[in-house]
Amino acid sequence: MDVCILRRQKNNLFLHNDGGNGKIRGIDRERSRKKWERECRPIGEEKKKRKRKRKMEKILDVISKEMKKAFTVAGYDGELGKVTLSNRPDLCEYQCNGAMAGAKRYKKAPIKIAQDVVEALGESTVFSEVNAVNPGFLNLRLKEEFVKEYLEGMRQEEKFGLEKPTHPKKIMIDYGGPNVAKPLHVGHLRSAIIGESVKRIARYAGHEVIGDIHLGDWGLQMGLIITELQERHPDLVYFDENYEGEYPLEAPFTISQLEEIYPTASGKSKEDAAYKEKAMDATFKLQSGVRGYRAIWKHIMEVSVADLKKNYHNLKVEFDLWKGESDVHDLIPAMVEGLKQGGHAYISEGALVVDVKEETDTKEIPPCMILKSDGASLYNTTDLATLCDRMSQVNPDKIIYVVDKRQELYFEQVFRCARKTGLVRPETELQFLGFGTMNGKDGKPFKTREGGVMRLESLIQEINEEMYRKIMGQEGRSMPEEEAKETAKAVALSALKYGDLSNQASKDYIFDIDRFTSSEGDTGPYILYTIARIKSIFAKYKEMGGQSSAAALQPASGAAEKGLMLELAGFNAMMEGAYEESAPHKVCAYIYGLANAFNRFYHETKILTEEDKRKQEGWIALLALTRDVLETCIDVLGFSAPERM
RNA sequence: GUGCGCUUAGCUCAGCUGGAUAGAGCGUUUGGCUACGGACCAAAAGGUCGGGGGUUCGAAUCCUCUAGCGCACGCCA
Repeated sequence: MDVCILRRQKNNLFLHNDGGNGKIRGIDRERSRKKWERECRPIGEEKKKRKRKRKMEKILDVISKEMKKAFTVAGYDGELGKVTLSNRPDLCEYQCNGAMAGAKRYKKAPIKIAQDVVEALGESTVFSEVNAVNPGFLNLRLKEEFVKEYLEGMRQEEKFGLEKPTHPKKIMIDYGGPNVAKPLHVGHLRSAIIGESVKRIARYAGHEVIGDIHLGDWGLQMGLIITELQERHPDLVYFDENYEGEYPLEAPFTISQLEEIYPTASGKSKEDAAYKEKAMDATFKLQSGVRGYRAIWKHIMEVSVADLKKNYHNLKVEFDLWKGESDVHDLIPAMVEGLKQGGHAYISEGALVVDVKEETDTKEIPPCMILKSDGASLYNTTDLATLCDRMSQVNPDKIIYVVDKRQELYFEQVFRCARKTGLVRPETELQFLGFGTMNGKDGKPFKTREGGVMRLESLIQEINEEMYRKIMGQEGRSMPEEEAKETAKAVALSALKYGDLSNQASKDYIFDIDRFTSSEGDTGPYILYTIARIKSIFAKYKEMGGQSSAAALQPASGAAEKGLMLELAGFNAMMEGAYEESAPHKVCAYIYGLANAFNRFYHETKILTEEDKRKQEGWIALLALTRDVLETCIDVLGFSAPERM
């Protein structure tokens, strides 16, 4: 069981996407081509317009440019003028440490260099304050007017100033990896949550992204289920070798029966060698195309995939491709033959392997096994075949595998093998994005109270109920039951996902339902609460006859307001970093900071009672921008905010 | 055995790729409701960044040694 948890299972056949085979590929290619033309190859008018448009640089780059100029004017290397966020907010908003870095080169005291730069800078439209401080820091504050203008630009940009990539990539993300006919459990949670977010971030960043669930639908577990079905209902037509008619359309079982059948069969096979033999035989028959077995397999697929879709949908996880191991089964013989022909694969200890060692290795890397000594295929085989399939069908620039980090070595072997043998073109990047284990409060892998593996549905139900209790427990804030349930679901999902994504993916983390569902601190509900608050102000503002939020922003009139504005200004740089590093936790950290900045501002500003209309409208515009940025961020994290909570 | 990863406040986690006094949240203590949503805000206490050595003007961050923990290391999926 454990092995199954950490392994994406694979096996293969058929496209079982809604309605089927082949179509998907066609649609996808069509769609991607159009998108490509639309987004990546602007022509004529559009191109000109784009050129004329001012490029929305990241605010740090704008400031750095100013500083670099000053360094150059003062006679130093401009590169020293790089500006970073301040780590001493009490002293400044941004800082530049270039004077210290250059001290040795110019054989000059850093403070002297810093002073030279201040002098060279002179009057600036960007900075309201530039101080040279011992031993050589340059402490910077920005002009309110400049910040306002920057945000004004950001507000008008489609993606708040996040630049489109110059060369958009076609990226496939392999995540989810559930097994057909087995219920989803907590071990599947991280791959789904992280993969979905990485997908959305990449898509938002302007790339073409395809999410593939990579079902485990072809292995021994299918043979086990079929065997058990046969034990129980030997007279089903599927097992009648002489039957030649059509098979029934209805599956002879339900999802809950299916979910009970697998563990039963698996248990039996461990104790009964003859039973296992039968299961292996059934697997073989299925794979070699016996009609009845294929028909019953199809039923298993339909029932199971429908259930999987429901569950993933509840998690707001949507796949573009529902491919699996079965889809590449037919590609294996030719691939293996190719590997042999190419001289890469050879027999070692009876098995067919490809060496993947490299000179620079600090440890012995075992060869990548292609076929077992009995000639059967294994994980590596289907993974490699899947790569072949992806290259020929999609030809991506990059494939990201969102998988348990314990499989790192295994994927290293597969990647190397694919490269060495030319299954993957050299330019295609293969990225292993390993995630850590979700642990319970005791620091050990998450289990039910009874010590078993927890089903995903149970976990979600538990967190939904907890959230519902919290909503109904609010004093003075009653809500119709229906709405409360819906709201609870939305907030619970934020709790679940934010709790996971706010940690670095590669690390293990502790799942703590009390902490995650709390609306205090660094949690999903806190973020949603902040958004609900903003929305509430808008609702009141509208009631009072206030107009939309199209008015101009005003320069900040206080520290909290400026703090909020500076947070907002960091959006594009943050998102770019989150994409480059496939790091959803950066988005979490950002919105937490943004929500804090907003709440601080909110508490010291009475917006609706403000007399000065221009000021008030400016604030409303600022709130709208804050709300939009927050909602964009939670959308890439994979959850959304209710109107009120 | 070999390799990889982790170790930061009582607990859960950040730390922008080498900068100033190492930051948050929870918990603890204290303040703030004539409420645009108190599911909030403000403040205090709490650390020899596992340990030693090194590089550097400057190290949680880079190098090295070391301890503890975790994981992975060719034929089931």
